[in-house]
Amino acid sequence: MTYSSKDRFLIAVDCVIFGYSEGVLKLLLYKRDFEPEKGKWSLMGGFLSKKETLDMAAYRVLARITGLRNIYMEQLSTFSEIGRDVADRVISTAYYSLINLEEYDPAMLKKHGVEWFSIDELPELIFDHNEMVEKALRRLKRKAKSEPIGFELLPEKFTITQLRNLYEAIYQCKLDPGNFRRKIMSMNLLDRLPYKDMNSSKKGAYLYAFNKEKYEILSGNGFSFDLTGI
Amino acid sequence: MTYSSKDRFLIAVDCVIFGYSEGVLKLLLYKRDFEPEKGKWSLMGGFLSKKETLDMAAYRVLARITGLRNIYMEQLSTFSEIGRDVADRVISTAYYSLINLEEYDPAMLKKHGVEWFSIDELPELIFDHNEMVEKALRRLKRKAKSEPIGFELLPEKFTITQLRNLYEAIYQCKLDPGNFRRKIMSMNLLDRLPYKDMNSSKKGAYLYAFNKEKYEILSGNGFSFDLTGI
DNA sequence: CCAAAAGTGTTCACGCTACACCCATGC
DNA sequence: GCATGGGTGTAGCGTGAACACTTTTGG
Repeated sequence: MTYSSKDRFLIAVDCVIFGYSEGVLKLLLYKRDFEPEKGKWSLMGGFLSKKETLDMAAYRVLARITGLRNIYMEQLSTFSEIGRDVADRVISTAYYSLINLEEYDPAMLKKHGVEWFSIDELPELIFDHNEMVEKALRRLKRKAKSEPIGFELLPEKFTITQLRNLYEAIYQCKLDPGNFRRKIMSMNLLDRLPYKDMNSSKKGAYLYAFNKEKYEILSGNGFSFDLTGI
Repeated sequence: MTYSSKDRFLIAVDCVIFGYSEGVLKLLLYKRDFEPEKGKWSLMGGFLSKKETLDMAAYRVLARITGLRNIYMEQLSTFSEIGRDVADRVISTAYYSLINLEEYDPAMLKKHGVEWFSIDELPELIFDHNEMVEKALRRLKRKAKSEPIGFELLPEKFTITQLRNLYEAIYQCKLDPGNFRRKIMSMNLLDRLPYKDMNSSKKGAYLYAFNKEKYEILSGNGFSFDLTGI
């Protein structure tokens, strides 16, 4: 123990979990079932344990509450204000993740006391969790323009209109259907599947799938995903 | 102590300190004078103490080594790999900061065993510090296009050519002098001063100063600093 | 036939690029 | 006068924005 004279701290991870369905961007929140602040809404979190990295802890929390693995997740920022947790000094690293709601088992909701909230009807959260959410939203908005992370929120097969609706939900604005389609198609990242979705129109809309291999090859060649100016 | 059964950790901050002079982007590195890894180059860092936030700790480290306050600084990311510090389990939050080298007292160099290194001639650093530097560089490159942080690296008064040289050093490419000038001038963020710098040309080049008030007013009105496409 | 969403075409204006071209001055 | 960096002008091209238009099919 070389650094033995230094202070030691509790470290937590908190997860900002985004989902998307029916044209609405959502957040998974948790009704706290322990003190302090029992009964209030919060992000899902947990404490870091000695044998884990922060990423591992965040995945553990996420897997516990969603049952899912292989989820898009990224570290956001670390929060360390002295009074942020009322019970003890806790340093918390916030993560955000993107979930495909089709794969999410609704039975998990009751089991863990969690609920999906529309992003523009969020309740007040404990501690500095609202700040974490705002930061996550800003990050999502920025990243979704420069990397193809939006697809993480959609089912594997989707129509161009669904993809556009997702971006409309993220950026809270209408996008021109024709221009959006052209822009996304010009990147050559989507494979058109031999099926049509007949739910949304009489004509039917082709389903597409994001081709990650193509993206990685193109990325290596200097291409960058770019939806600035949508 | 509500969370008493949880593990506690040492927390450090490490500072990636950028400077700029004579057309070269530089990093301030420190020759470690204590074990472990004594004698190797590293980022400047320190441990978080109970009465501090991470930001405070980072400013403390920065002030100690530069004697400067009011420096641009931003949290980068938190590193938590289990073996990252060979002596003990340490979670480290990296910060990066931008320094105006004209204000930096060269006497500090010997006093603290630190040295400026050109960004493209960095030595090997201890632990995961090289990774921190890479991440900081990526962040700097991104941010310098969307926020006026480049000015933090220059003296208060500078010529447009100096500003362009700075961006050329950050992005490692040549920029068209005319186009760069027009682009930056069109934002109306610079005040032209009634002096000329006569060192670099016979004609002399006007000195300018970044007007932060203008920037903040414009920002509030939906304007955003944008040098994408330079 | 009509409504409604899918998908295509077309025009316009703006902004970046590239490069030519003056300006001022020390030598 | 000429070399040098400061600073301006401008033609051309590419792309986003706006919107008209065609396609398909269930009711």
